[in-house]
Amino acid sequence: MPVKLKTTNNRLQNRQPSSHGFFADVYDVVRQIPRGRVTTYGAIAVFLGTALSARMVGWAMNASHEAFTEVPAHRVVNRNGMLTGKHHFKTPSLMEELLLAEDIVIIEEIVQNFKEKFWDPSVEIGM
DNA sequence: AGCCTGACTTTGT
DNA sequence: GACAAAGCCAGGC
Repeated sequence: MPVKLKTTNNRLQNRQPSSHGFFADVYDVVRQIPRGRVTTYGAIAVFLGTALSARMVGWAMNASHEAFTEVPAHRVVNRNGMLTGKHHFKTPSLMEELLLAEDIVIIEEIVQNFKEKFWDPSVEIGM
């Protein structure tokens, strides 16, 4: 694991808190995931400074369809590279199809070459 | 205000 | 190494 942020209740100071708090913060990060890469709920949580609440990231994804700008939620998987959120898409196969269109191969609901495809916001975006 | 629920993760058995 | 348990905390009711 890369940079471990100092965990406090506070979010990073140098980030612009979006107008609508936690959800929007999550969306901002997710939108920056490059095509063909994936990241994890936990990594996003760490980046936002709420390292202990990865579940909230998933919760935010659940509401991401209401975001004004499109959120590539299919690029977010769990720490094992598993497509745990696939059942929350329109169809169970949609998430896999979207990823496959970006040259990310899924076998048995697991992202292949996950380590190479992994995109860590704490590293790529920095702080 | 209080209880329940997670698209998670870590830790202990 | 598989399985269970428990933190986490914003929303919904």
